[in-house]
Amino acid sequence: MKTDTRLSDILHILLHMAERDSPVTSETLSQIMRSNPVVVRRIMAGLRKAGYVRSKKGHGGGWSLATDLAHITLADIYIAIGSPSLIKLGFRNVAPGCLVEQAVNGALESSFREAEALLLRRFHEITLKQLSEDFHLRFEDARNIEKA
Amino acid sequence: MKTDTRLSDILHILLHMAERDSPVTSETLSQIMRSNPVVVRRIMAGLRKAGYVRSKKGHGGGWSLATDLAHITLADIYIAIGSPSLIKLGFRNVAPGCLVEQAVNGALESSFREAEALLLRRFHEITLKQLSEDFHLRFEDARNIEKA
DNA sequence: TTTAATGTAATTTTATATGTTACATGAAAA
DNA sequence: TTTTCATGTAACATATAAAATTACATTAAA
Repeated sequence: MKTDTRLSDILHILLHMAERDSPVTSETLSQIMRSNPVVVRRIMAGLRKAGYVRSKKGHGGGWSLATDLAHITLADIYIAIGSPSLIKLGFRNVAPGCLVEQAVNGALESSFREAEALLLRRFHEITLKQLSEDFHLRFEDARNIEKA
Repeated sequence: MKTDTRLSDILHILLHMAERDSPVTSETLSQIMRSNPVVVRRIMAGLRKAGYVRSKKGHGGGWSLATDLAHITLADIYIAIGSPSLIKLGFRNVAPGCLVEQAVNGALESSFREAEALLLRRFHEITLKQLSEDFHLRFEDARNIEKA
């Protein structure tokens, strides 16, 4: 089963947007993403609904940030994309009356919940500002290595 | 994205097998699983390799447990099925040279690892014996309710 | 020697995510 | 005001991976 890179994709887009001061088109973002403008619009539509980005139609239009990155956490974005289950493993739900199934699911459920809660706590602790600063550090490092 | 119910499925099969004292055919297991005998054989092949079950061909053949359930943990089974990633979310890996991608992945990676480690610790704590006992408790409860 | 089981490769089907097309809408520029 | 460039979105197509099925070899008991 493939992993879902949507959260990672969105963070990628937002951090790239933070480096520009004029609206960025879906076309440009799709090139950065190596994806498709319509796919980008679909992703961004959710973020717009949550108030993190704005879109502008027509000439000179495109997408821009609507919120200071310091005030957006990974948890915010996670919630904006619909809080998808974080755990890849799931429960059989073939015969809910089956007592074996109930026993197995009961044991797995509490472990899954704990792990999800931990992950969400970490997500609440990380702002997009931090990620952006991390990027800038890497950028400077790369420049210094180039010079040397 | 769908969740992977393989671990749950296998636990289900093993617990059902524990209730029988003669070999169970793939056909029977596939009915319990609402799946297919060949799929069952594929799943069981991994468990046999790990030494948890035995198979017998021909008349009266089928699958049986090779190890005391008290000595098998959820972690053992998880490892036997190839230690698949436990976290549904993944990293973009479109442009590994991209510093934005690196910054994002770095932040996600440590959180994912923490959550995976927690889940695995829980898996080590739970034996199939415990699950089986839980099932028998539920079974007795159901009988008592029926009588009353 | 027939029947019943597993073992496994090859193929088909299905589900889902992703990508694409088409066209409506809106806004700026010519 | 008309053209161009952008988003918005529904409908459709494609790609990919998981699951199921088919086919047939192997093995063992009746």
